[in-house]
Amino acid sequence: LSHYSDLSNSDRTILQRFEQDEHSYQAGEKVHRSDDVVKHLYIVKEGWLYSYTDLADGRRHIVRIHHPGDVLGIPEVAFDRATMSLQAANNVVLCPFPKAALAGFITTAPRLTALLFSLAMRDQVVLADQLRAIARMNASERVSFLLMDLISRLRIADTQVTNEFHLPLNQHEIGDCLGLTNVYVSKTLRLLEERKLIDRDGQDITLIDEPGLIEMSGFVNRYTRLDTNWFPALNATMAKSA
Amino acid sequence: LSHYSDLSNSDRTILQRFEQDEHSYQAGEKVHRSDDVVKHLYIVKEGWLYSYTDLADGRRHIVRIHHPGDVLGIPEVAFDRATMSLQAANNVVLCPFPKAALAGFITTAPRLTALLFSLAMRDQVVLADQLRAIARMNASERVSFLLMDLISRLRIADTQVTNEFHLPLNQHEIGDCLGLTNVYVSKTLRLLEERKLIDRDGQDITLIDEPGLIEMSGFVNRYTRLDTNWFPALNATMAKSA
DNA sequence: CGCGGGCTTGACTCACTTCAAGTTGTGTGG
DNA sequence: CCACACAACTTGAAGTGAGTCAAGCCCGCG
Repeated sequence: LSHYSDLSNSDRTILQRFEQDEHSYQAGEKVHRSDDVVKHLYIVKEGWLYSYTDLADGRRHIVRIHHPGDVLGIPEVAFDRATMSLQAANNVVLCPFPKAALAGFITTAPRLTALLFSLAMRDQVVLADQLRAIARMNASERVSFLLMDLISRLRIADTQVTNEFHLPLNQHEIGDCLGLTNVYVSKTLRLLEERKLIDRDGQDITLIDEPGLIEMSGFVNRYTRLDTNWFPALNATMAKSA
Repeated sequence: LSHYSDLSNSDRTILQRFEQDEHSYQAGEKVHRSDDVVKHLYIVKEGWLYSYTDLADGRRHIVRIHHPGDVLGIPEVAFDRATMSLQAANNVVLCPFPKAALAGFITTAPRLTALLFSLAMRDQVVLADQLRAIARMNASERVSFLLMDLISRLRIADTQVTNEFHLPLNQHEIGDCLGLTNVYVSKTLRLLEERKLIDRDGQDITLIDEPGLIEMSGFVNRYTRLDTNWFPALNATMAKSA
């Protein structure tokens, strides 16, 4: 699941061990809620999920959408209780592994630790990009941003992805990602369609004019390359591997 | 500078070594700009700074305000170039240390690694809180949120902090933190003052009604306690220490 | 004393919300 | 195969919170 860096063989076997366990969730099912005691991290094997927080007045904000290959719950390592609720967007398969295993990574698998660290930091940069988009951009720009982010992430795992993808979120959920109402999401998608930037067929989205979308939204693709130069050497605490 | 967890003595000496080097910056001076090649991390010794990104149309968003004790540039480890600009808010002293030193941490100081990881993850949760505030809250709620965040962070390093603090940011900069204009920041601060939630004297802010501010903003203090239970044992790769 | 940056205040505007009434599509039971 | 229910989406009209513009104020500083 990690096509980012050259890991040692032992690192790979560690990863594979965690993918043995599986658990399925129905579309709409909650994996956990805010303030639940969470003892596991998850790797997404299939399906989409999202992490969200509720506000006092009943509204909510979706902080992050999760795709296959993502590691869930890393931010929660700093706290003993979940800071966000986690819900399945469509049918989902997760591979859980105990939070305690992290300590094992740190002491025995330095490159894997560095990779996990880097991925978490990349997520933080992406979160900062989102913050900028939501704080300072109008509705069309925000929607463009979300669409570019989603397709860029799908392309990490599958380089075959063209300019079309299936978006298993309704307009209310999209609004919750972007700080908009479902009504205005509808109007904005229609506008982007009229301007020939995108095309829609049900939940299938086609990005007709990607350069246009990128220019509108100021999107920067953070998913293409990680800086792995500073990583500990492959042989640091390793025995095997060529 | 790190009063979070029981570190081993060797971890402490590692940290102290990095505080030897110092570099000063004037108020308003830029430490680095977006896309600069950055080879260092920094520990803040004195003063306030902020990280921001510019938009194409000249507006900007301040993503994070940094205080003494903060470690800067952690998110940049995933990339070879800076994703944000870093500017001094007032006069500042930083302790730089090379990005490459991180690899050393990972292989030799597991508890320090875990702590750094946890702090980074806490920042990510805080960023998510900010995202929710900016996406879904009105101006008064956002300003309340910022004030509560700032005073809570000052209290990490100095438990003596009462309900008053010095805010070395002008209203334009506050607006850039919250996705508001300087004009509306002015109106909102005045409103909070009229409602007896805060008091102002120049750049000095007094929080008169903290419970009220917390309720308005839905602020959750993420800075009180870290979950360090999962950390590697003190003796994992250590020799010394009791 | 005058200059300039930051703050305040008011009038006007506008992007997005709210409310409300359709429309479409789809699964379900008779 | 139709009727109905229901959720998602669309569309329009009216309301509003925050932006924009502009004028004036305060105050430290050269």
